[in-house]
Amino acid sequence: MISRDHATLRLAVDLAILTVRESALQVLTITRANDPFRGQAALPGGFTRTDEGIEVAAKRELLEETGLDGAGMHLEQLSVYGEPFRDPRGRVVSVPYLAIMPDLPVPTAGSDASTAAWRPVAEVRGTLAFDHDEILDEAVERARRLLEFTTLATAFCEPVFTIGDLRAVYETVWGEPLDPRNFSRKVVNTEGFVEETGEKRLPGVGRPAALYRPGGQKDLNPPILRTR
Amino acid sequence: MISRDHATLRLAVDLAILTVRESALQVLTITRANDPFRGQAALPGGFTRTDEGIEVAAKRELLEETGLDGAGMHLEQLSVYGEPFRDPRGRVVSVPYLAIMPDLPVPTAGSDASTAAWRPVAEVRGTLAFDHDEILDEAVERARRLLEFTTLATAFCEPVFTIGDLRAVYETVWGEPLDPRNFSRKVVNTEGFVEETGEKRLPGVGRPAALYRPGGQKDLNPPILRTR
DNA sequence: AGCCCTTATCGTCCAGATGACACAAATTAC
DNA sequence: GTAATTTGTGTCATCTGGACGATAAGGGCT
Repeated sequence: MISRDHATLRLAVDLAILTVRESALQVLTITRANDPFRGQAALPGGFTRTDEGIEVAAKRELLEETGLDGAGMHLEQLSVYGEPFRDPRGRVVSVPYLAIMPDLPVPTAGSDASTAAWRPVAEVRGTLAFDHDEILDEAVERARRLLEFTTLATAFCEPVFTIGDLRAVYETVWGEPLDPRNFSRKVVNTEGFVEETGEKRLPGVGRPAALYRPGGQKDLNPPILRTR
Repeated sequence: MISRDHATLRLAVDLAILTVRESALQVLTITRANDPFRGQAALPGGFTRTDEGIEVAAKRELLEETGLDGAGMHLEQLSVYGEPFRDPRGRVVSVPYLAIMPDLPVPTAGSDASTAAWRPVAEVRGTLAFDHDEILDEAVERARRLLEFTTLATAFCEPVFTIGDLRAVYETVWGEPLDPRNFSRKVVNTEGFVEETGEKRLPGVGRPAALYRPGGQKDLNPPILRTR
């Protein structure tokens, strides 16, 4: 007994690419060139192709939209959005991914990327096409949790960074100030979070800070919990 | 410039329904009646229908396979499985859900459910059709994490339960023994985890235990972390 | 009844983690 | 030189969680 009422549909991947930039949590948005929602901001994304895996499609879109090779990059899958009428063109199910990257120059490469721009999350919230506002909210919430339980904060930083840089990431993403001294102690004492390079950076002002690179550990144990 | 190479595909929902039964973590499996993988064990599931949301489809399948109304039940979406050739019949992308329920009688209602049976996870691991082994592994891992950070352990229990019942859930899912005294202290002192009923249960042996029902809180703060 | 066995529950102790914060160190701005 | 700024070390009180002793409350047994 096989019901033939099987929905056939297209699968989209959408990207919530976050960075910390100018002391704010920012997201990469594009301006839609076509209907529906022409002219409105949206998350970059596109359809999966025949015989293409989903994460492969996400990395391809990432490359097309930002010119960046996501080969080594951490892509975190968010929950699927599949409301029947979420896309006026027909049944489209979206698999959104969260990507995290350092503050790189505004992307320019790729045909679709001409309208791509970093914009503060606080500013775009509530203005995106489709159900991308929900996706963005989920991405931000996921990022906050990832900072608690993984070392992924280093993905927001350049390959080499100071503890102060790392703290700025936490403070910006969480939206709350942290004690520099306790934070430093915590990070340095956590095995595998960061690794000393021996170098120091001269900031504009203040004492030079030791430079670190990401340690080998992915999970953070014990976690760095927010006080709620 | 629109590429027309858009994969059209069918969307399946699969259910990893877990329970604690006979001191073991068990999963509801069906025996496939049709090719491919005819006669082999698999997770219950089916295709989404036209104009049907994904979670709605999951709850419908749950009802069809187990005869249980998943209306109030917590369904946790796992990560999407979309390898191009994961299903020999064509492009099928699966959205798996984790469901948790108390030890109910073996389900019998529903046409597809005639072959449904609880089986220990340890026993079925590695024997499932499609990529359902991977899905099951992810479901178990997710369940373990949920016990750490949410009050979802109560979903494994009857509507009214003892702290000992709850501890048995943790011990079975985590696969490690816990100190009854510390566990009790932790649970009772955590605001909103459990709520006293005032009743007691007379077990076959030992001192009567106070009965509780689930508290209002969903998140567990602070979490109950496994010692790793 | 009296004893033992079992499970539940309370209390104590201590090690380790965390928050608050004083203070020293190393640089730039003036 | 002095002030300002940021980094980093140290201290201390508090809280949490693990280990575990002791007591409570039932049933089964003799």
